[in-house]
Amino acid sequence: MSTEHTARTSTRVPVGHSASVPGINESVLFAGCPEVIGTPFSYAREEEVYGEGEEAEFVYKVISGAVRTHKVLSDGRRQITGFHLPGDLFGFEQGACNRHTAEALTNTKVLIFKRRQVERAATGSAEVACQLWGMATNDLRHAQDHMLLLGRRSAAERVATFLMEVDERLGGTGTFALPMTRRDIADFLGLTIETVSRTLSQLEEGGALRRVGGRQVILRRARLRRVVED
Amino acid sequence: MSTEHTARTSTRVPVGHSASVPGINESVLFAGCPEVIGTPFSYAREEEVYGEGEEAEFVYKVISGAVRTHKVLSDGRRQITGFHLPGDLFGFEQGACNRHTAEALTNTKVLIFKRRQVERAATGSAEVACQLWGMATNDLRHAQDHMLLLGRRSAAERVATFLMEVDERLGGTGTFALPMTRRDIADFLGLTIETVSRTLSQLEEGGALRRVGGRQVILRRARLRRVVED
DNA sequence: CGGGTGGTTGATAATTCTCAATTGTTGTGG
DNA sequence: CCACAACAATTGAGAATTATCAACCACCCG
Repeated sequence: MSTEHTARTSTRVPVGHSASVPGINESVLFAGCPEVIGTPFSYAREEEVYGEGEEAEFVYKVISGAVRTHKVLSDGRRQITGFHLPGDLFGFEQGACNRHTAEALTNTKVLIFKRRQVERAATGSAEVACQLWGMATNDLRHAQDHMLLLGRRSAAERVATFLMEVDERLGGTGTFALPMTRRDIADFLGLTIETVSRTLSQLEEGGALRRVGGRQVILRRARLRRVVED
Repeated sequence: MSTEHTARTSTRVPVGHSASVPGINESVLFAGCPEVIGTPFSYAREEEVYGEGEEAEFVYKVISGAVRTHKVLSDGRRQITGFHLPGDLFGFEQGACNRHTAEALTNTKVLIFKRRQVERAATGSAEVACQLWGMATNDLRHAQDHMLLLGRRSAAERVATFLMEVDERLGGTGTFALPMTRRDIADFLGLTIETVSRTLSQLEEGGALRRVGGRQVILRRARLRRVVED
């Protein structure tokens, strides 16, 4: 069961508005929508970006690092609903209130956009609104794929699927360092850390991957694919 | 494990366009968008509305009856991603291709809208696009709640949550007939039919509900809530 | 070096699944 | 209206998977 997540009481909140950074460093959220510009902001490892229940004031784009969003039950059981890597947007899911907590996995740089501004841009431009619709639809697709994984796949299938997905999002080289702990993986896959660990060991035994000290993995993708088999 | 769903090869598809039905029978999808009107259509119990992988040509609004959408693995394991009751829209989730199969639980009447038309309405009206965005966001919220259920809740919690949700969507009286089979419930909750059945028996023993012949249930909502406890 | 965190492994327990048998429900035709 | 078939739901016994509890190891960073 999930236990012992760092307790945090307050969310650090950006103030002021730095100038937009033109040129190669693109800080606009939508092409042709210069009024919605992002403010650079940083979070430290394990720092909370926003908390469940708080007013949803901002939306975010990851520049570097990684963020997780999760839900918790009152007894501490936790389900991570997504990992957000550079280029990803998050914080769009909610209405007036955040329905997740978001935390930085590592030191993370983001661009912050005011929700209000994004909404105003959407009501003013069908094109922007359609992009937002498309993004939500995309998130929905991921969520539904993940439902199938959580509801119907075995531990080995979950872990193998997860590794292939992370690989793809990190460049698809087959060699990478997992940016999250076993607890995060477990809480994403609906397993315990022990089961994740054991499953990784079994996959290694079966020649589907090699581990180098905890986080680093080298995937044998053809064999991993055979584990998932679909 | 999920097995033996009725195999269907072809999806029946509506042809032609009946006149819009004005008056109390509202067939427009969006207020102030008269060009997107729905065509009434019916599906028989267990009939396929659309299949995974097919081109996504229509979107649907349930008038009466009920529809389920699901995903399947090659070995037959199935995850139902949603039940759609009167008033609900479905078929919006996909891009060019359906990523689910949709089937009628019972004899079902729907309104069918051409995807193309809906998309055109969205690109032409920020208001429509925002409504679509909102609908997708809403679906996303449900999906994420369901992830928490599938990843972290016990069988008893899942079944109790499910019963309360169905009750609410069916009017909140606490007394209703489940519109779906145990298999459907199981495939929605990530359990087996036997576990669903046993869990219902335990809930009945514990006084959280009463069953009358298979489908009919009378909930003791306060006690059910105590099972979910959150 | 030492302490802390994160990760692995082992033994055992709990939950859920599987397989099998039985009962209940519904719809149909005689 | 009843008997029967077909399907749906329940229940039981035993197996499998995953969780829990506990010990241990490894690495990092001062």
